[in-house]
Amino acid sequence: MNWSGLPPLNSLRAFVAVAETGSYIKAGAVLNVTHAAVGQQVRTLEERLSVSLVVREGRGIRLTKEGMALARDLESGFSIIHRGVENLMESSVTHPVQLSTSPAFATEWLMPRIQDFQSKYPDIPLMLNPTSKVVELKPGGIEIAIRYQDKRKVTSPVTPVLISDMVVIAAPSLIGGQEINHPATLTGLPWLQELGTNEVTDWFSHRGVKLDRPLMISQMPGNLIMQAVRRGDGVTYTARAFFEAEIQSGEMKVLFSEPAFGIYYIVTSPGPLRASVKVFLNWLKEQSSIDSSSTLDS
Amino acid sequence: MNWSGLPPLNSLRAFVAVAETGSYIKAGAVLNVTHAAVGQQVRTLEERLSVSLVVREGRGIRLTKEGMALARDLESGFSIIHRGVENLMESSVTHPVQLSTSPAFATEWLMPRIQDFQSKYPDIPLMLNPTSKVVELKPGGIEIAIRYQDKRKVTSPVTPVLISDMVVIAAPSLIGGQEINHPATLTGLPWLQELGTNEVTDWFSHRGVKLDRPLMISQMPGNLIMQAVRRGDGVTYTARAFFEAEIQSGEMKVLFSEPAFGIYYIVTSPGPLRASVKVFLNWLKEQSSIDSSSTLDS
DNA sequence: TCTTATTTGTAAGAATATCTTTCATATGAA
DNA sequence: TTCATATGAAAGATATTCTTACAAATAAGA
Repeated sequence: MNWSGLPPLNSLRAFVAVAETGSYIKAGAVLNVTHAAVGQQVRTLEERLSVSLVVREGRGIRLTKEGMALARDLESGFSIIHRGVENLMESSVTHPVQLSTSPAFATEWLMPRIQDFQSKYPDIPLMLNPTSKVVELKPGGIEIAIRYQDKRKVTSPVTPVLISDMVVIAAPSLIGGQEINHPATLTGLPWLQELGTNEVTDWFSHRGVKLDRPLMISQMPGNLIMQAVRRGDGVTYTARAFFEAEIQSGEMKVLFSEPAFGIYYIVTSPGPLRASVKVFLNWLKEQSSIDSSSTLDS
Repeated sequence: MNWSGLPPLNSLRAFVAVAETGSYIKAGAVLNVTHAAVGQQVRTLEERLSVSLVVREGRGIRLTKEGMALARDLESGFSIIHRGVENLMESSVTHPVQLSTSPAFATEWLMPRIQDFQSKYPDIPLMLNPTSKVVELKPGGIEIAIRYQDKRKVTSPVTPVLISDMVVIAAPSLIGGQEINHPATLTGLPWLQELGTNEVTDWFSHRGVKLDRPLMISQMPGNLIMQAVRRGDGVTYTARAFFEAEIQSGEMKVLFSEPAFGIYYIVTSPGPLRASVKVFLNWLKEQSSIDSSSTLDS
């Protein structure tokens, strides 16, 4: 394309608006400018092309023969451009919001709330990718991820979704009558740990326990851990928020707790976010603040 | 057309240039701006559309899927616009220059010179409209007229083509041995006058002659008058320049003369002038100045 | 591995384009 | 004529767009 041959695009647009409306004032209204601005643009175009496009007629205007021919071409060109942009927006709207979280967070925090989102925004489809892997956020791929870090590791300011006590938790049936006074007491119990992580050994070292024999650790996806722990199959280290109800009711027992230690925060892909992604983000923050306030209430 | 839905046209153009060249630097070169300007425009577009169109890849860039789709549509839209503008310019170039002069001026001044124009600019066709009527200059119609006024009536500054003595002139054969001392002497001769004008009676009243009986006036187109006067069919009032050669050679005789009294000047249609019209105008002025200088020489 | 050349990314201020305001001019209708 | 309506023109205000200057990332070559 030889761009140097084209007159200023804004003047072409102004001229098309004049051709469509048949009036500078109406064209100005369509373009959200004054009649004078439209007139200047058209004059610029005429001078640039050295052709009269619009002539005054009585108290209105009329297009010249050349003006009509040009307007016809420009209209079809602009309408193709317009359609191209609209296609893009269209596909962008119906394209699902691509979200990645850990399996545990997905089942314990997100799933119970997701119905609320879908009832509020039935037109925005969601695509959830529950994985403990840290997936790369890039345009065209995952757009939002909710990541976990303990508070010691958070350096730059982040947007948290959930700040929770981190607890070592088990079903009372597993513990039985045992006295649990010290972390070291737990080395003999069966542990459940998220696939591909080292949460459990990290916790022991954080608590200063030196492991002299190997732990019994079953690795599995986070959502399965939650079920298994509830069944009494083992102990795990997780966010208190995921078991709040069971803790209250006594169905689950907290063995150790680190206050406000775990932070689930939002990460978004670089570049501009689609409108539907922004809507989801706002909803996420809203849910998060409801959480916090209800926590304050209790 | 709903213009409010369209992103800034300049940002669309920048994006197309990037899509075509595959690089900000090259796109900048094509658009005669810096790479930074292009980058800013593309970013503006992405933000406006809330879609990533271009992603960085290594030390270059790559279009996203959406970017490619949009670029395709935009390119076709812009190329239609481009073609529309080119069609217009094309037709504007080949369209003949529309010129109106009086028949006398056309035959006596313009025709002898027109060959020079056509040899210099063979691609610019001329359409000559020789008429004594004052035709309206309007876009799409006559673009240049050469008009006559005597110097008393010229008020606003004009662009003259020819400033000439105005003479009452006749062939020696018509006069014979008669002594012509006073304008009144001429009332008995046959006069030739441009159709639709009053030059002759105007001249008599200008010279203070009260006409007590009707003049013998034959009305005819200016070019025929010139021939008829040369044949000796009558007297006429015209520009000396039209008969310069015959006066020098004694073939025609000047009876009365008013120095630098007649002014032929250029009028152009309102609005912008086409390139070919401007070329013709420049040629006209050039011819005019050659005239003046040769007059000064003599 | 370290440098170098190349390209994109960012931000501040300069340059340019665009718009509004105001008044003037032209025209058709009452 | 006078009024209502529309375009035209010019000056100053506003907004956009661009350049400059530097930073960051990366691939190729020493």
